[in-house]
Amino acid sequence: MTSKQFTSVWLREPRKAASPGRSRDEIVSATVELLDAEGLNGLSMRKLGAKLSAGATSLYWYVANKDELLELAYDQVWAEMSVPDPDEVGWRDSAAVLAHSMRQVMLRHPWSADIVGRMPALGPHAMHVADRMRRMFKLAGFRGTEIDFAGSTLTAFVFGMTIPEIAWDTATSGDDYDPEAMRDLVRKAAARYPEMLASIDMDRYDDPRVVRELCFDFGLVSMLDGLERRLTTA
Amino acid sequence: MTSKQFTSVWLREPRKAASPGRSRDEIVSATVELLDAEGLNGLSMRKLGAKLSAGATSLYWYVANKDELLELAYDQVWAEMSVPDPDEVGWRDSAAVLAHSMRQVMLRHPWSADIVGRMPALGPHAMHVADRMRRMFKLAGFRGTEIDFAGSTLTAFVFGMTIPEIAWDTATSGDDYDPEAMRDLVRKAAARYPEMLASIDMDRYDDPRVVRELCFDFGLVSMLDGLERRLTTA
DNA sequence: ACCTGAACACCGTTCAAGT
DNA sequence: ACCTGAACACCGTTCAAGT
Repeated sequence: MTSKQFTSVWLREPRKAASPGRSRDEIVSATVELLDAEGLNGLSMRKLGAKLSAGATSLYWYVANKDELLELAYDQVWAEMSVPDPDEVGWRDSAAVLAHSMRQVMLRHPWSADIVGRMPALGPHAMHVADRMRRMFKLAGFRGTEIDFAGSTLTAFVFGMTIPEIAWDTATSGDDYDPEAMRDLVRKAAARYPEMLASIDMDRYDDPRVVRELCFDFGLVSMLDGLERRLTTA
Repeated sequence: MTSKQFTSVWLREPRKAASPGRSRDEIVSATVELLDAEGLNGLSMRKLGAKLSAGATSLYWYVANKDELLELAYDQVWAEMSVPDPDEVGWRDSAAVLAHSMRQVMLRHPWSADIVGRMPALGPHAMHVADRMRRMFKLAGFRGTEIDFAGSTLTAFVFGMTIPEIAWDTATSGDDYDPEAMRDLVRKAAARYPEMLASIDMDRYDDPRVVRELCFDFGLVSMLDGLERRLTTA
């Protein structure tokens, strides 16, 4: 009764790509542009309609609802990720490049952080990345379900590092970043934990981006080492 | 001009906890209940007001806006996480227990997956977990910024594993889960990658929860091994 | 000190109607 | 086949007004 069937754009046949009218591609790239410019809350059917100089409700001809629009936009994000062929550069380099690429792409499309928790990535571009990742870990020497587990571990790490990073960026939204205000904030939040407070490196707030980069690399190396360990222990 | 100052509930003094009127605690637990029952989109000021048998706009006396409400609710999630004292059980066990606890708590409050990417965790309960985590990795032998890096790596792994898991759960929203329909979906999505398709373990869709558990454990062990490796290499 | 209702500027989606 | 506008049932937030 209260339960809804699972639905997804990828389960429906799209409208015939007829000559007149707008194309789905047009709509999707306008959606991505709007999301990049105004964020997830900035996207509304009315605004998107206006951007395409059409009525808001015209969009419902191409798409069942707003969620489908987001699914389509989300897959565009996956399209931007680059995975070098593992057969050419080896699994570990291939994994490292993918990880950095995923992070950069998400930082360019901060709204994607809100989508990862809302809908599974089932689009063709996500599938392409998944396929490459499988080959990557197969080449590494994993077998059976562990191939998937290794892939999940890699994407988990990247998502988990990048999503909170985006939370910080959008909260401090950009251009008027004030390191001293940030230090005050942290001092206030951690006031009851003097030990923690004493050991926080306050310089990191001068330019948080460089520390984050170091942190990401530290975690990535750890994770890859950990995966490699699985191979020798088997 | 377009830039907003960073704001947070944790930067303001709360209203005096006077005797009459609703207390902030009351409001926060009603918020969490509503979020658990109806999800992030199900929470509206009007519904929350009604639940407290008050006008929707009364809430603005206690809270500046809806985001502050979410910050308060989010910290309640951190309150439910359990971290054994690392001095008693050792850093590795302490980390593993925290990781499992974080995951379970998030699965109980699926709306938290949407918040991780939207606002930093600065509440007192989040700080308590952060403090314990610092001590955990200090005990392990990390020094300086690496203490923080190790902590970030741990939480990144848990968030990154759990957030997409929640996306799946909410997309297939519960009670009418049909394994066969799921297999069809996956077959359709992966149709263009026969190699991938051939090696996907279709049994996993009978009860996805057990596979996820295995996957989480696999990743967790890898990650902890990887961190341990950092210690011996230094 | 606390709460209210009216009002404003928005939403997503449905649907009958137009071409 | 494609697009429209009106309409419905919602939103978050402000603000003057009440007690």
